[in-house]
Amino acid sequence: MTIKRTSTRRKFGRRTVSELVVVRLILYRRILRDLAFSGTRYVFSHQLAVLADVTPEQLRRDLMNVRYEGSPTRGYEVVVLEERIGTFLDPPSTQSVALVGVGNLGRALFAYFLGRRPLLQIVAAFDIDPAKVDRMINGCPSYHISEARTVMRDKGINVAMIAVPAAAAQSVADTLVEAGVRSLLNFADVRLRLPPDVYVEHIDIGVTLEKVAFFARRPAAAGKDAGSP
Amino acid sequence: MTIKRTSTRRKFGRRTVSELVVVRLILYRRILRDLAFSGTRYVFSHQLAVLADVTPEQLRRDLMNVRYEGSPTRGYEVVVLEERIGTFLDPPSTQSVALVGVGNLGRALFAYFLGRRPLLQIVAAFDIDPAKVDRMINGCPSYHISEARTVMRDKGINVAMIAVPAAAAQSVADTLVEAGVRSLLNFADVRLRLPPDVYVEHIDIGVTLEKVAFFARRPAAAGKDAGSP
DNA sequence: ACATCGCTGTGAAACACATAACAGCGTTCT
DNA sequence: AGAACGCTGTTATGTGTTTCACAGCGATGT
Repeated sequence: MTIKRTSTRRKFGRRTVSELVVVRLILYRRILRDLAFSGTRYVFSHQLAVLADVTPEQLRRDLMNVRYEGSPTRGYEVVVLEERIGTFLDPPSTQSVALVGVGNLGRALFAYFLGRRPLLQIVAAFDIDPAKVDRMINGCPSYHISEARTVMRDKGINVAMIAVPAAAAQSVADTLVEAGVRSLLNFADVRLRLPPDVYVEHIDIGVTLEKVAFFARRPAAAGKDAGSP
Repeated sequence: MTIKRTSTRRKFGRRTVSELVVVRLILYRRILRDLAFSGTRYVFSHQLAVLADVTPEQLRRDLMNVRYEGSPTRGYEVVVLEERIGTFLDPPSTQSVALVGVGNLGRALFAYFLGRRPLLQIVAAFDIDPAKVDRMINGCPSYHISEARTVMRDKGINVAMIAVPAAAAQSVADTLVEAGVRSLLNFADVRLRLPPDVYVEHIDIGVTLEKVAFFARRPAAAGKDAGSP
């Protein structure tokens, strides 16, 4: 979630890029897709910046990491920029994802994936509930968690989402790491302890909601504080 | 989500505290609750730091914002520290929350809230689907979104969660702002444009998952890069 | 009783990130 | 044609946050 500031970086060419930049690039690309879909051909940094809720300077700075130069008069060509960001972000081929925990949240995630993100696909689901395993869920087979190791090796999965109760999360994570996972998205309200070469991202709904509630109580709009002065 | 770095701050006593600190304090408190529940009476900064996945220095620095000093020999008294953080974070009374969108994700959020968080309660749900409104969902009444203004005023709600499709999110947000909401938690994959005195937090599952997938492909654990060198 | 130990709180330094400022250039207008 | 404009890419500057380093102190052991 929002705890760590940088830590993980990745090289591209000669440069090294922070997590924050990666996140924003992903966001820009999604916006560019929408723009392309709606028929827009060119876009200026200040327009894109509004849509992404960042400053134009930051946007341009982020784009320095992608090798594409816009025209001072037309701006950026939407489809070209989108494709260039893709070159930077995308895997060589489709990436397979596992989902652990087929409860309410797990099903919401399945629903979420329907149709979109051709490059990321949920190819296996795991659970401990006998009623939920050895079935097909949204066209995806479900297994007992004890089969994780075999299944993940066979299918070449190295990304997993954890959507199980907090009490089970650490043990599930350990199993997944043992099965060779490289990177995790954890929805359970626990901070996972893992080897340093496994990347973890926490989506901690409880903490986030408390944060939002906290800032709802901030000194009423005397001098607005969000954004710059 | 993880885009903005600071922006919103809040005073306590004379100091001003960043979002990052608030998030960590919320996290520390949750951990302290668990520790108290499991019978632990005292805890040192380095122990708590491990559980929260931060450095001990940072933890101590964060705690400077709360007015409580630990003992060099015993550490921090768990229940006292928890309560002190609460004094800093908590509202004077229970805070009411609205949920917009009773789809898969919305129901997952309901399930999530069952039992926990006595200080935050979902007291109203909204949707546009006639089949979903004017019912009780987990003991909470649901209304058509057009009633938002009236209901939110009557119930004194100033925090809302948005769990609707991306295409509907901006319009829902506008309605909520018009109804007097102070702060929003948005699960839809769009950046909302809102007046600067409304606080917004984005939980952007699509972006986050792409991020996780991206870092799964980083240079294999040559020299571990998480944490410091 | 005195020295030792380990942890806390905090000033100072290091760092990462965002913001501001500016040089370059294609287009448009006079 | 020449000047002016507006946007881009990039270098500098500033700000906020984390890390380092150390003084202070209660308890413990000899």
